[in-house]
Amino acid sequence: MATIYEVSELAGVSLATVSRVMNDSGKVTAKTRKKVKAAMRELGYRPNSIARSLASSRTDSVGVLVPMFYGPFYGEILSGIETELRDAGKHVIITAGHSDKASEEAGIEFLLSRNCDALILHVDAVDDDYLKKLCRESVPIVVIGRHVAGFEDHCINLDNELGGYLATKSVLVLGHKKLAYISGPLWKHDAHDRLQGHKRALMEHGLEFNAQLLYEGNFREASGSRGLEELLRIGQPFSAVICANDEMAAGALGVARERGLEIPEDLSVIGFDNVFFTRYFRPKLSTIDYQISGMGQMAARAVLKIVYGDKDLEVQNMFQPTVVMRSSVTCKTGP
Amino acid sequence: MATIYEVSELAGVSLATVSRVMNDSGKVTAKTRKKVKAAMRELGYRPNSIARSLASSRTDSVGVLVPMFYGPFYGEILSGIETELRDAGKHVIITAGHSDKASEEAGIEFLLSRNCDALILHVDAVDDDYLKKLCRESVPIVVIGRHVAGFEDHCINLDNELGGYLATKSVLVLGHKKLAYISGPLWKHDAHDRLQGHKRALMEHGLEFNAQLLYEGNFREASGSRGLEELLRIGQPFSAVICANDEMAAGALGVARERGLEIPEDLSVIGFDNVFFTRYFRPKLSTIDYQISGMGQMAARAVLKIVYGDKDLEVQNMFQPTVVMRSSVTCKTGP
DNA sequence: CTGTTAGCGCTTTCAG
DNA sequence: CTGAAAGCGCTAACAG
Repeated sequence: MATIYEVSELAGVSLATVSRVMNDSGKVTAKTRKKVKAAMRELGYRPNSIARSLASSRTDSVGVLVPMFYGPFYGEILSGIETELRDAGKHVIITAGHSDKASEEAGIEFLLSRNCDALILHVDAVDDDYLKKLCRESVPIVVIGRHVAGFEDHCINLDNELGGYLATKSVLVLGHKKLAYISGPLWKHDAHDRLQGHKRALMEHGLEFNAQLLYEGNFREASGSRGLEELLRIGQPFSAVICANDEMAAGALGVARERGLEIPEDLSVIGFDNVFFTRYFRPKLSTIDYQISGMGQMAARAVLKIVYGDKDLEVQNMFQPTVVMRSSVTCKTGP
Repeated sequence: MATIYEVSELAGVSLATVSRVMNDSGKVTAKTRKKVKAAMRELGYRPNSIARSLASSRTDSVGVLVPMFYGPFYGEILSGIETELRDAGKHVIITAGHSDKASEEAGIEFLLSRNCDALILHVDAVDDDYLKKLCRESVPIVVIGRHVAGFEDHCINLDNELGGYLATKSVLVLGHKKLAYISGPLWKHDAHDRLQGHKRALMEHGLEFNAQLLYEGNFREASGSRGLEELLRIGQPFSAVICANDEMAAGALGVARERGLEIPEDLSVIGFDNVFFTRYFRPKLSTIDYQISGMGQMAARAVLKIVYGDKDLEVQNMFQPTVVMRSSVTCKTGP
């Protein structure tokens, strides 16, 4: 591999000049520039990014931490991030945190040790103080799916409370009075906020939240199944079940089918996320939709703006969810 | 950020010694080691991986190129790769190639410029010669989902021909004689090989391949829909349709439903990949299964073995698919 | 077992 | 506008 040194020799100029044409920095005569470029081409020169990083203390790479790779959700987030960043000539180093505190912190250390210029984090387990400390002591970070007080413009968020509210509201307006709720793990911000929205909608309709009709799941399909089973078992009546994500709604749908419950006649079901595979559900699932990959894209833009000084980039920090009504929800009829 | 220099000063030893304890290389007294470690801890020292890379010309990072991030398929591959590599302390730099020649080559350049120690590639568009040249001139590469002659131990592959054969065979043994086939883009190796397997199975049963009953799709759902529509339109009878992946099978299933065709009574359908969301199909889709994330894991192991000298690591280069019979296929009855 | 000494390839003042 | 020179933080011979 040719080095800058050989280029400078062949072009008959100094190292510094080669560096200048490479970076379009400083003033260089058109003529000199041409000579240098020719030399570069002749030697098939490719700058060594490691050496460049060491000298400039910029790596042009941003570290990304997500809970996991598979599943429809994070794939879309990653896609949004990578596309935006790569267009800007930045590299993306990705790692998984598995929603586990030790693992998330290790992942962050991992990225930091790699001298990333910035970090984009979708973390569940680490606490706000840790993030704030990180913000202060290390490279800039952008957080997806979480509100960190005082760092609002470093956060890309979905209004989960509103989503929970809308889901519930859209069922209430159809006449349902007894609602069950299958939540995510309540220590997670998104799960917590969605439930808050649910409660707000109930309150607005003069209904009391009934803790017995709440089942705390883990966002996975099996917990949706267990959730509905449990809710049916305790014998409290309800005509609709709100699920905090589509996977759990899938589980609930499965149990309903087993039990011979007609959806939506006997039970209305609504999910959250509008992941692509809900298209295969029968009946088609009503759910809450929002721009998943858009959130990844915005996180990337925030980095571009904050770290690389792309001043006039528009960043949308908060995303609004909307209701998608399909056929798993219907009016409450009968008693 | 503390440097190795400060550590050496505080510990009262030389740079070299600090480097030694850091890398567990060379012999260092337990006592000295302890002193150094204490100094490191006190300063919160974290080695600068960039400097380390420049000096050692190893980056401990491997570049990964996949066609895209979303979809169930690549998420699992990535997951397999990242888990294995991270356990070995290596970084993963990921980028997308979009099944486009220029884009794939740019992605590879991109990773190369980042001085990756090795590359794991799932490429569709670049040709074998390019890959061979790469193998020769740059860092070691491992290729997933493709056979490159002469580089067998650098390839992680699924036996697609066998998969196509098994899918077809499993329908033939049930008495079907007229089969339609919806393929992927035939310039892609996997699509091509699956079709070859299909033909072999037909031949084995003394049946002629009928080119009119072949529709070339693009692996996406919509092309499965179009495919079945087209096949029905031309009026050649068939009692089963083999789809080269599950997405296209989903499309075919949708069209069948619209047309009032009963599955499997009027038409048997089989897919390929056994992606997780087939669980939501009704009827349940028969398909071809194989270890997707296992292939990612093996690619990572191959890298560990080839590049980082992990000699006793087992690498499985070829994966065998199996048939998963569910309820979208039945015996051929009637004429 | 430990220290000395060159670099790795590039950026970046500071002079000229 | 161009060149010289001093590192960036660490590794890897080579001595001792």
